Amino acid sequence: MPGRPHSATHISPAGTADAILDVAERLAQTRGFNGFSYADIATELGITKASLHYHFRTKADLGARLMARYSAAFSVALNGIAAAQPPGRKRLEQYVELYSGVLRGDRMCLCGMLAAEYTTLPEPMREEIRGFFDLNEEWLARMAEEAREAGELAFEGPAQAVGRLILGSLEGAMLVARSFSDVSRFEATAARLLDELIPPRLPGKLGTR
Amino acid sequence: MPGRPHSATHISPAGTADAILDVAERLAQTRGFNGFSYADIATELGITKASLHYHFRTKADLGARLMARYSAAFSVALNGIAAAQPPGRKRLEQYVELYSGVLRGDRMCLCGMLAAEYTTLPEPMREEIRGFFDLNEEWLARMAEEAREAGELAFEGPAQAVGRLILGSLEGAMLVARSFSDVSRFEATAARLLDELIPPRLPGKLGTR
DNA sequence: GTATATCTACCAACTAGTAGATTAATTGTC
DNA sequence: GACAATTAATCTACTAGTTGGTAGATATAC
Repeated sequence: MPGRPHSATHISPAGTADAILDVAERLAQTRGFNGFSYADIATELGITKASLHYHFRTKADLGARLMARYSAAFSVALNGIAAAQPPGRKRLEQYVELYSGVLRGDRMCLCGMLAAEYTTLPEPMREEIRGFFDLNEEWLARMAEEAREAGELAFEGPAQAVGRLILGSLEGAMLVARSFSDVSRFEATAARLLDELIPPRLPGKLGTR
Repeated sequence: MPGRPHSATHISPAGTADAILDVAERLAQTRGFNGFSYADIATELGITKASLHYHFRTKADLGARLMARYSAAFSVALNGIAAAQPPGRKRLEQYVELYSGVLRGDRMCLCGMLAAEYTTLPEPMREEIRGFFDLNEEWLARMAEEAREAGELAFEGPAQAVGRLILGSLEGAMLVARSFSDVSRFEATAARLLDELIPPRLPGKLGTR
């Protein structure tokens, strides 16, 4: 096979397709999927639109593959957190840190962004959005359950509801905070949320931070 | 002045400008501000694009006036709730009901929607978005504070933080729930949020619903 | 007769997407 | 190791449709 990573003339030390996805991802997270065009990406990379279509036949195709990559990377990050930290609040704090990092780059969560444009997106992309939310809610529910068993979190009822509360709250807090270009606003709200889930008996209701 | 509400030939028993805003509002709440065009509105109302431009010189103008109207209506609703209900959880439940109603019409909160498109919007619209969030956060903080004084809510620290938590959480929960076309998902999450703010000593941690 | 509101007929810029030529690297064959 | 066939990746040049917006005519009401 004629090599994928060419030697010269071409831009890609790590593959043109990936370079395209990198730009598309940033644009989608800052301006939305309907907020950028093939021309935007092409100009930025110094290639032509036609070349983009070679790698991603349609914009819908680009979108679907973009989200698949994003979800996969997110999944790896979640597994990493669960592996590196014992059950407890710390895991959730690291989850929050994932969001803070995105926001610091003036971006929104990709799926949160696309959820707003949901009705205008092709079905394959919609499916990916729902999948992302499911993945996160389930992970959060599992972490919350284990944290409760470890006595670090206190809540009643199904852990699923707590997972949904955390996911929704973080997505929304992110959306609002970005309008004010104020990451600390997000961080404070996230900390407040975790504090609400803390056992009321112990030292104080306001947590470690 | 040649009358505003014409007699015949024209669409508007209540003013063409308002009819335009009604359609624009629905489209913005379902598809986003970048998700509809002047042609969409014109077709739906059976008038021409040029006529739209007569009432709203630019799309940015339309957007700004759309949000001003929305914020004003929301403000009236908030005053109504505060006037009709004594301090307490009930007020917050009615606030949540405002959101549920929007979601039932398959819409997103207008400002939540536009917050996602924030970076692509003209400055006047950005200002309106921030104003809407400020308005809501302040109202929620005031209601939370009064509810705490009435012993119906328990939280420590500034009420402002609680206002921000509630606003962010509801916007996010709305965003996620709409992706699943599941209003009950939103309602359950909202109820869960209020439950977390309930005094831990009393009857049970899970509230009245 | 004057202001309001609508229309027809444009426009330039941008949209995603296509056809087909060109370049360059890889591979199988001698 | 040279050579032709293949294939990957890019380009130029184009299309048809849409976008927000404008100029100017026409109608209608006061």
